[in-house]
Amino acid sequence: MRTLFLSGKAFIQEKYYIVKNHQATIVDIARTLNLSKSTVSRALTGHPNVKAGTREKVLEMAAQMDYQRNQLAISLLTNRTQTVGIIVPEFLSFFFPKVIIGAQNVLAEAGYNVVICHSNESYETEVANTKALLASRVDGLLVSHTKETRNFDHFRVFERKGIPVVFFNRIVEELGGSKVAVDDYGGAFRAVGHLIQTGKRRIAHLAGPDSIQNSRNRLNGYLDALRRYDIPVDPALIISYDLTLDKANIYVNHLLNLPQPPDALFAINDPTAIEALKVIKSRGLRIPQDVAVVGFSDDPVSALIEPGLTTVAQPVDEIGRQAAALLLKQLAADDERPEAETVVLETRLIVRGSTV
Amino acid sequence: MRTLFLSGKAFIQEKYYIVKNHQATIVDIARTLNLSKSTVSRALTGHPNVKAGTREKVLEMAAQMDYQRNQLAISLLTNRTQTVGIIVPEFLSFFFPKVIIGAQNVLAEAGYNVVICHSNESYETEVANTKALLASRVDGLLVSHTKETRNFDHFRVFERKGIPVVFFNRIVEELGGSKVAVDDYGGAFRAVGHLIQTGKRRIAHLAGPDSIQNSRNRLNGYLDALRRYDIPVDPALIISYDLTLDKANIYVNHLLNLPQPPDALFAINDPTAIEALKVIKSRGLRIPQDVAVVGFSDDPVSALIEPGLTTVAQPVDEIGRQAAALLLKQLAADDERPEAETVVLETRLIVRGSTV
DNA sequence: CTGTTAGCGCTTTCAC
DNA sequence: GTGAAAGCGCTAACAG
Repeated sequence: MRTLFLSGKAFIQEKYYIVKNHQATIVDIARTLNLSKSTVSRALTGHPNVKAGTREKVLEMAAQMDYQRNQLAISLLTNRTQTVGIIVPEFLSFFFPKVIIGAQNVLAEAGYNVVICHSNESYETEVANTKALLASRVDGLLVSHTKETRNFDHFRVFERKGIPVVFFNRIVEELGGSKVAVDDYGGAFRAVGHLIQTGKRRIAHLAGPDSIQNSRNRLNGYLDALRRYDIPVDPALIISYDLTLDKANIYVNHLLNLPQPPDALFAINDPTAIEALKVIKSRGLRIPQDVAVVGFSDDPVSALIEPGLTTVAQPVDEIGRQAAALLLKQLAADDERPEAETVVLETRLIVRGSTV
Repeated sequence: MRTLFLSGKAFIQEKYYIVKNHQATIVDIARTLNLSKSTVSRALTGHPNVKAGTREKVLEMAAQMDYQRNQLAISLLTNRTQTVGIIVPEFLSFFFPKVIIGAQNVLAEAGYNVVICHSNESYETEVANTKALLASRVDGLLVSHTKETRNFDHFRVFERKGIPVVFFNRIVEELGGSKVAVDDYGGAFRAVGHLIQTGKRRIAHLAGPDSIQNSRNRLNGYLDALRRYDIPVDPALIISYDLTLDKANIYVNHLLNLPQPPDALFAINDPTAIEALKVIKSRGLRIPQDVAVVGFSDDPVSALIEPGLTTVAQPVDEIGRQAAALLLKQLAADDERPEAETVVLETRLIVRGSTV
């Protein structure tokens, strides 16, 4: 039987640990076969200048030794990790997982791995995430920032280092980099228009935090729809909140307790709208006769509950695919980065029992 | 103004790319400050043997240069990446994201990064995932295998290389490595017992694929509950399926079309049960009078729909935390790996309108 | 307290 | 067709 040689460190460790904790390297293969590591490397990477017989022997020995190339060493050498980072603020609702899957499909096809980071809506965590991704030398970044993020310097670092960043869903206008958004303004405008057309006049808006650009756009869509139909804007009916559902519960109750309560509610997203439905039902009010409700995103749950939730659908996995595609475009350019692009995807109103 | 030196490659690249695409290294800092890279390294890592003034200068220059340590180089040197891989078969339902969050919290506290891989219920993808994680030299692995996986050799490689693997949710009994499961058998037994106690006698079971260990355990719990109450087992009422919801729809309809249709259904998981509720309602049958339904996992949606879904709750993020803790235990041991452990967590029946 | 040296695993010239 | 040598960025002996 042929002896299996092991590279440097392992020889020493062998005394204590046996072979178990050593990962085979090209040097191990080279020594066992009496070749140089250059030849082994060539055989493994499919370089043409290797004799067919040699290549076979190398491949066979590699399999026998469970050889697995060390991506760390290659990345260190080539200065490219073939890895893309994705930072999302949460992933318990369907939205971000679906975006991630869309992005991953496109990136995997192009040979990129994906590292997913969960900032948990915390600015601190988000900054830590960017540091970790920088340290692990990702080639690019996809990001949807937290609701707390108001300072974007941690993303500017990527820009300075020439690492492309693509913002999606929660985008940052003042930063360079490509962006993928949906037509939040138009979606909100149509949603509120729909409520008005069904006869509603006191339409409340449970808005998202001002720090998130799509919250602002949806608010503007709401405001312009009211103006379009000459309905006075009542500031008491507009509440901006931090997206934690127990707060939504409090605010919906507050709105319903007003001397002149709303006859409809446009919520920043579906979880908020669903929470509102619960509150409204628990108070014995009829939906949509007493209070109609519209959400945003078309969460799968919206079709399951009763009444079904009218909502503004967004092409969720398309957001991920587009973001990935824009990043790949940046990554493809060897020298000069191509100009950043912004993609805005369409939204679509889905009418269900909560409004008609 | 002081000149900022740049290490080797950058000098050449500078002609073409300017400085933009160069990431500062300790050599850059060392040259700029007229120090050796060892001293810079020591200052940066907080080694005691550095003059306070020197440390300050280094830290300041590092910040000025946007220095970010290269984790690749460190990992190559230390043979540890401080990174743990997690492979999950899907993450559109709440379950796996929540497990991941639980695991991530524990691992982050111990200084580990997490790379999440999505096998998409595909054996091929899962094997590719393990290869990628091996190549990127993760220190450990958390995994819940796909429904297609029947050959586990790709996990045995980790074992051979001394990289600890912890299985959760879908565990593999014949493999070494720690495991985290819930009491699927007991949960199923109690769920079916509950149905029997509410007067049901023809209880169908929409089971998961035989390849998944918890499907088998839940099936056994179902069978033993029937036996315990001397209710004959009718094979026509047991259907094992592949967890794609459109199939669930077909099978539920099939069951309801039987000459002697079931008066209750125990579903392998909540999405299946919710699909069943839809079918049953659409056929004008009353829930639970005509057909009662029980699910498994307590998906948040189960509390939102009408009627609410009776279900077997599992401590989802605890599964993640426990899996991470078991992995850390393996990782902590420098030389000999401690013996693998198996943790079984309790389940709890949550009774809602779909059964009473 | 600081510098010198070696080497982690790999690819890539440059020789032969 | 193959080998020798250099070097990616960093840490850790070993010297002073």
